Amino acid sequence: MGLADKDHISELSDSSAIKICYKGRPECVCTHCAVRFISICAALDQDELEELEAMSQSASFPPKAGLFSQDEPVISLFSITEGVVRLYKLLPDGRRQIVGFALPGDFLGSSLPARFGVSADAVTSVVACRFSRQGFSTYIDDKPRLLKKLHEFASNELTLAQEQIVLLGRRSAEERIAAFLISLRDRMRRVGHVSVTLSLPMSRQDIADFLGLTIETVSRTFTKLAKDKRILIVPDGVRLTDPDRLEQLATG
Amino acid sequence: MGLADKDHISELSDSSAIKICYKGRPECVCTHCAVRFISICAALDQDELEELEAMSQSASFPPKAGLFSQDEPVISLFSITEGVVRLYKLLPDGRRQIVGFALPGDFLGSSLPARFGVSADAVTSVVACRFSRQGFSTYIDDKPRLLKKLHEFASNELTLAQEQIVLLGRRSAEERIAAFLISLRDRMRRVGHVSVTLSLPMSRQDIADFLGLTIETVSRTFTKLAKDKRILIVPDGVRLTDPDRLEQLATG
DNA sequence: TTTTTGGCTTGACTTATATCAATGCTCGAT
DNA sequence: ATCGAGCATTGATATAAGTCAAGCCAAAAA
Repeated sequence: MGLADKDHISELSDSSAIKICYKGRPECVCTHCAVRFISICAALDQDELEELEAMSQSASFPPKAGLFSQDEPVISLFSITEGVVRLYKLLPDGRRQIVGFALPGDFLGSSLPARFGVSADAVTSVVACRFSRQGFSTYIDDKPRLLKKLHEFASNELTLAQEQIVLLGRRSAEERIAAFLISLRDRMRRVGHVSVTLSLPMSRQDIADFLGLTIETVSRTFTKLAKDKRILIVPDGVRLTDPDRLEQLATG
Repeated sequence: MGLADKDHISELSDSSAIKICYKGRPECVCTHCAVRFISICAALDQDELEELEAMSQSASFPPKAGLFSQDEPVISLFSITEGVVRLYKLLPDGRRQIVGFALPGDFLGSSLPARFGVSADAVTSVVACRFSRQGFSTYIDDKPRLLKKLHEFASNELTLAQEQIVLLGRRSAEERIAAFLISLRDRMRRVGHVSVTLSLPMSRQDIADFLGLTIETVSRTFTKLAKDKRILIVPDGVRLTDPDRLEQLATG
């Protein structure tokens, strides 16, 4: 992706893509939000929810649009309500490592850093609540419950990161793919998506860059798992034919 | 290490190894603590420091002693004042991945989890301040500054973890070793250790399990870096002969 | 002092995954 | 209906790192 392209996307996300959510609406829409009870908002009572809604905007991003870039000062924080976001780091020579995928309910910036440690862009169409860092940061100062919830979110991220470290440091390609599928299924479940068919909106290249493999190895490993009847490859995803054996593979 | 051995160590850390720090002393020793301003205690004023000291114990661990184990309920939290601790996860089949080394000033349990996500044991002799999770957790409830500091510590851990993910996913053996040495040097500096000679108290096996390599590859890579005059291998450590080129290697 | 032990290094060989190179598929544009 | 662009798959080959097997060295035990 060239610079010009990137600028175009930034522009998008700064103007046309953003719609004011609270102002001009007859009532609090957050009350009926799909991620009301799994996002940080779960820590809020009705009054607080309305307060926070007043200081938030809804932002939509088309696939591939950037939410923010590594090392950039943190102006906005995001709570994802729809879609999938990839979080990644780039090395100077162009190698990319995806450190995680954010799903609905996830909060980007939970550690309240001054600058982003990773870049983020939309894999699918994404809808997020955007908070100004300033406003959010001062708002939580006398909201210990919200601060604790944020801490909890940051802790979960750390746990996921440590599991990723084990995966990358000590597991084979087949184990990585199995662990990826199981972990994604489990996270989708928590978000309310219960199904044997797992949708994989990200490309093979994304999966490869997440698992520390090449696209060819990812492809071959999928084919192998399919031949062994542990998964069935379907358009835009896989069906977990034998989740138990897959889980066993994933665990080691 | 067998189970019997492990029990022995647990016993050690529960009795003879622990010395009460506050009671019976004429004054607050924390005031003169070596990590007073780099540990979480940096968030405390003198009064708070004394309060926290009253609810802490000093605990010493000999090399190889366990501080806690993965999945174990979190009874105590630790602030490391001396020595090096390895944090690791074990796979069912015995593979080990070290997720990090804790140095003086580091806090173990900053994410306040119900159970530990990793195991920890002493690499060198270790001295730590031990807090009961219960006591600490309720103490911070009306100490937003301390809670924020804790959040900051958890965030740093996340940042380190994400860098480790990039290292394990996308870097060669040589780059991993270089990054390890540079990162350790930088962390030692922050702790007040400024020297071209970097002490490496952990074994080659520890380094291998941290970098996702085998002990042989670690050894060969050290030898190669030494032949190329980028490091000089000395007893219990290395001298960084050419830190700039090493840093360049580490960055990519 | 000699022996043992545990950690480290080195060499020879193997292998899992990467790399390079076609080829195939799907879907939107022409 | 055909073309072309982007993904994805598959095959052939290369290579970085792993495995297996000595041997070395220093410190602890006998």
